[in-house]
Amino acid sequence: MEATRTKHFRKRDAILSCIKGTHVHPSADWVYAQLKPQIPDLSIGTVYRNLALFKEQGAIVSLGTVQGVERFDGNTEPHVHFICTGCGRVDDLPKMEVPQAFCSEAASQTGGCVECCQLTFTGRCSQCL
Amino acid sequence: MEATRTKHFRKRDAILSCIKGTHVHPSADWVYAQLKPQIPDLSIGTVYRNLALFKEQGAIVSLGTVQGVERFDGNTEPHVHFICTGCGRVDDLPKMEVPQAFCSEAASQTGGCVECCQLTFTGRCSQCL
DNA sequence: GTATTTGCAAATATTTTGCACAAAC
DNA sequence: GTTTGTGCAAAATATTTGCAAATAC
Repeated sequence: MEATRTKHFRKRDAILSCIKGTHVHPSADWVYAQLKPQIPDLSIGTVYRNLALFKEQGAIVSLGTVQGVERFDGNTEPHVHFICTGCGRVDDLPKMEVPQAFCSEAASQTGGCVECCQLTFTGRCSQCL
Repeated sequence: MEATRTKHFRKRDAILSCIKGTHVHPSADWVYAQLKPQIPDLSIGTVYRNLALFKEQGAIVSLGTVQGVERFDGNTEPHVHFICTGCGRVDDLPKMEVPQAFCSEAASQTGGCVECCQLTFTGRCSQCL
């Protein structure tokens, strides 16, 4: 029953694979559009529900909203992003990193518990200029 | 006509003063609620319109959305924030700063134009723990 | 069988916008 | 008088949710 197994694999898995397998830092709608041709009975509500779940579990992180739409990242390692205000693309800046010392320093200053650190540059990408 | 002048000063000015005069990194709705008692005929649409204008002019910056609501900062100098995922408060971490070198390094890596840099820590504040 | 996952559509919440009127200059 | 700013309510948009049916175990 290989076919059956393939056809009936959980949509949750497909959604997680999709976001883990891309570097575009997608929105819920992008994930939906990407999977819909392969999984015609997928619904957008399911995508939202599962992304919320993954986020809660820590399997993905939210990068906040870009142009009114929430964007996600399957790479949960802290790293640096560049967001283009023109086209909305989000890129990694893999050669840069946040000094480890920053996180502990932040924790001591807030008196609370620091879970996540994001360094984000905003501007216009070369294509939009 | 001091009273008249006070009463009729432009709502735009009131909105800008409000956001410049607080450290809570407010939402549109917070600004509206803050000003409404003093300016009873203020409308929420006006607040949104003016915040969008200030942002475009560079008089304020957006910190992105926290718990689904966009937050603003009247302090446009680059500085470091801590966002509590429990209560949604946004605090400055004034003792920390982003190394100047980071911005030029980011610019050279993107090949584009970097306009803004935000270093944000997320977690739980001491009150929420 | 029970528990979990999902489709669907309606509900919610935030933000934006059209338009007529008011205020500023 | 012309331009700019605003109130109001409706519209647009993204996201969440209730519930019954489908799927997994």
